[in-house]
Amino acid sequence: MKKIAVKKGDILQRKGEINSKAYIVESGLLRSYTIDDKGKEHIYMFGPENWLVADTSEPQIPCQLFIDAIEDSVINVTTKEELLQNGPDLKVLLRRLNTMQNRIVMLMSSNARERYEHFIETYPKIIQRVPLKMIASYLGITPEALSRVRNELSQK
Amino acid sequence: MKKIAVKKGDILQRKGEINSKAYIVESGLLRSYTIDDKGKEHIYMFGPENWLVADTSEPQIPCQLFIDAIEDSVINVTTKEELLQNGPDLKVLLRRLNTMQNRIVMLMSSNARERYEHFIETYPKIIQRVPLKMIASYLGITPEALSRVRNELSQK
DNA sequence: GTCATTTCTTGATGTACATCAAGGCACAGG
DNA sequence: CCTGTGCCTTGATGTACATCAAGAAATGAC
Repeated sequence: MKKIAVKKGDILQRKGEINSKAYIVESGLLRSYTIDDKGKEHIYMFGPENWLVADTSEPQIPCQLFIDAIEDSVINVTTKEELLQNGPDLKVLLRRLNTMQNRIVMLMSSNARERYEHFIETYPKIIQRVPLKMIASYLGITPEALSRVRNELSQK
Repeated sequence: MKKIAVKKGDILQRKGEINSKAYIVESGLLRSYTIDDKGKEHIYMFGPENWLVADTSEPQIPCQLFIDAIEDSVINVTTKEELLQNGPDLKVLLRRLNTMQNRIVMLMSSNARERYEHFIETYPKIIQRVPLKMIASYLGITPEALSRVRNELSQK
């Protein structure tokens, strides 16, 4: 487990690489995302302070996510194997699973406005720190759609 | 951990209940799902043989998912606490996380046809056992849309 | 401070999928 | 055997959001 400093924009992991690294954010902000066949970026997760960021693919499989830094960050780099051996934090794992469950339910049942409202309730800190187009990407909508949603909400 | 038999249609858990049960399917088929404010059902997960089915909310929080039986089933009922104490199967947990990751990426980047194609590749067994409208619900589309997708695919 | 780049917004148009409605099938129960 | 109920399909119409395009505003580089 070694500590590194990265600059905004630095890429830690690329989709398709065989890479069993896991990143624990000490300060700054990471993001993980895919790029689909049409070249569109989809943010899977933001990783602020204390967050664990990693692709959950099996270690020997090409990973599906890019990981990069949205802010200058200090990160502890470890491996999935190491995490597992040292008895992973079950609470963290379960909370993660629950976050994913909520996200899936939301993607299936909510429209753009509802997703955005849920996001600002759940991650009020994040929204200050990232460009809106990344929020849009996380929500699964376009920046234009997000802009119109925010417009509509500020009217009332 | 006790073993019970349930009939097709039996409801094991309702959204909003405080319930820390977890269900390990011995035979048959369960499903977990939500019903949104507009009354629409969204299937979160199918639970065939050997699957672990549970809401991942904290035990003391009202759960978000309904769980019921799609087929007559035999199920081992335990609790989340018990699962955690007995050292949960990490591989299973990680695989679960990976499944969720894939699902989220898919919901964000794929259209109806792509989702369906991915589903039949990934769960060829399930598709034989459940009505198409449940597949549609799992994919996040309407039965009508699924019907048209299948139509289109069978043309070629 | 100036220029270039990125981000955000607004409008016009397009489209994938939802919704609504109705008919045909299958099959489960009496 | 008949009948109801649930499932699947097909067509017509509606709509939320995407896409495309352009300009304004903010941010960063030198």
